[in-house]
Amino acid sequence: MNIRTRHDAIVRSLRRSGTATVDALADEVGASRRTVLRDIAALRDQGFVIHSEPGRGGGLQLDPQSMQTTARLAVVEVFALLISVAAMRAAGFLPFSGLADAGLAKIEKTLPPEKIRDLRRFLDCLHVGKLSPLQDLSDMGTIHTDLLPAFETAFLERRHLKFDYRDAKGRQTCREVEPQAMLILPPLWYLVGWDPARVDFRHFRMDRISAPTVVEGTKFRQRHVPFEKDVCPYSSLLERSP
Amino acid sequence: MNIRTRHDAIVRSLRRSGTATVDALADEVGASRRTVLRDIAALRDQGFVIHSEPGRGGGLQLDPQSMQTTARLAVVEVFALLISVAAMRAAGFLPFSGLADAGLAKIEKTLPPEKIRDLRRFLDCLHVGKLSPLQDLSDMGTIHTDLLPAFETAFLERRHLKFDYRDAKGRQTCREVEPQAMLILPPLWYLVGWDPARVDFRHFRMDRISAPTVVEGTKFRQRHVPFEKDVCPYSSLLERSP
DNA sequence: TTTAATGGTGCCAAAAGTTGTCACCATTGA
DNA sequence: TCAATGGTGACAACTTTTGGCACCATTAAA
Repeated sequence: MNIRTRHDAIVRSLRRSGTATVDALADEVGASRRTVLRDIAALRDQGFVIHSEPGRGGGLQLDPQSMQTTARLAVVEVFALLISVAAMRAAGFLPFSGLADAGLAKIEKTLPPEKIRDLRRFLDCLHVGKLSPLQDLSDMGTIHTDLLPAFETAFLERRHLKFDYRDAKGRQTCREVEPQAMLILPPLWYLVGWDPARVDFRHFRMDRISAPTVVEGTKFRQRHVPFEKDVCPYSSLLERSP
Repeated sequence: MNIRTRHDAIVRSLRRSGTATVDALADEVGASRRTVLRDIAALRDQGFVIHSEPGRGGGLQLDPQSMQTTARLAVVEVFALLISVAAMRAAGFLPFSGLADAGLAKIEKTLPPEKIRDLRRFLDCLHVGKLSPLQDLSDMGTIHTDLLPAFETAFLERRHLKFDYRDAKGRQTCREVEPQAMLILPPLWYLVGWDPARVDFRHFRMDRISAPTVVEGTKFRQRHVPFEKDVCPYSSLLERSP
């Protein structure tokens, strides 16, 4: 087990069980007593507040208020920026406005690098169209749980995805594409794919897709999708956002 | 330089420069060619889409659409849930509805644990009131950058915070509180603090606070803020959300 | 008071992971 | 053809992580 994974396992275990002894934790994560003690020290170093009491009946306890103290201010800041950037993107579709970037750079100095990385990932993979009031976001579109397993595999393993598609006129066709992106234009979800037969990008409304299957034996390379300023393979889609 | 740090540096560099050769990267991050190639492989393994072309004029290029493949599906899911949960909280102020919790638990299996940890942190420290349409969120409230350093210290070190406060009627008073939470009710930010003099929680509009200082020598324990169902020290504030 | 359970520290050798060097291959454009 | 580029495998040097041990301090129960 990785050191990082183990740290997470320890935190999870403490969160779950409330109180645990070092030996119990060591047993649970499959490491030695000494290692767990070192992990605890490292976690404390990272800002986790872990109470400990020696003696019979003692043990370790994760302060339920932990988390908050370390990250609180920084995170609300970042969250505001996160949303701002998403909104800016939605408005003008600039991957990064200079402003947001500067803000993030400033914050970058106060946050641990992993957090920044995760936040940037968030920003990088979020494509949001014009949004209705936030209250409606709980209906950000049906999450098409039945379709997702096949999609996940196709995305992860870069395999062709084959599915039945019913177009706007109700015609049923069978399509096979290289999945390139997911796009949310609430309340609709789209799959953006490269259609090798038509040698072009195509977008598909998720709710019109059925029976997706991963095509075995295929393996594609990610297409180079130029993403500068307004050049975007689905810009047309964005303009007539519902 | 740490392996993790180096990975981040490489991604940043690629993001910035657009195209770079392995040797240039190696030079930049101060590692050998082989190591950078190993890093590239690791990053690809993590889901980054990095185009590469051998030969003269070739090089590495980070797909701006990267992140999509690995994290995309999961992250948009999570993001939707994140907002949903925040909205639910804002509406009924349930820290977790059973639904959202179940959704997160499901997703927990597909995401790397660090990401989950960060998301839970997000949720733990996010208090959002009723929100105007997302377009307006870029004006989610002024981020009171001048106040933040003192706040950060007070929160982190659990010290009393002393400041001048101008109340709704324009009266100027000097207050000293134990900072407990930040609250965003766009476009206003509030500090929720425990006022030892008045033995009660008090909330303060950030834009009415001036000259905050950390009181040396003080050290308080986090108050137990009952956060079950409707019991919340600032529920009154939420009801008359602007 | 004694005892067993608990957290905590320092030290060191073994184990595991990371890195650099080198040789070599494939592709590309000049 | 040639030089620039990405890519792979092997191996030794180096660095980090881990486990084991001895030992200390504290605590509650016997």
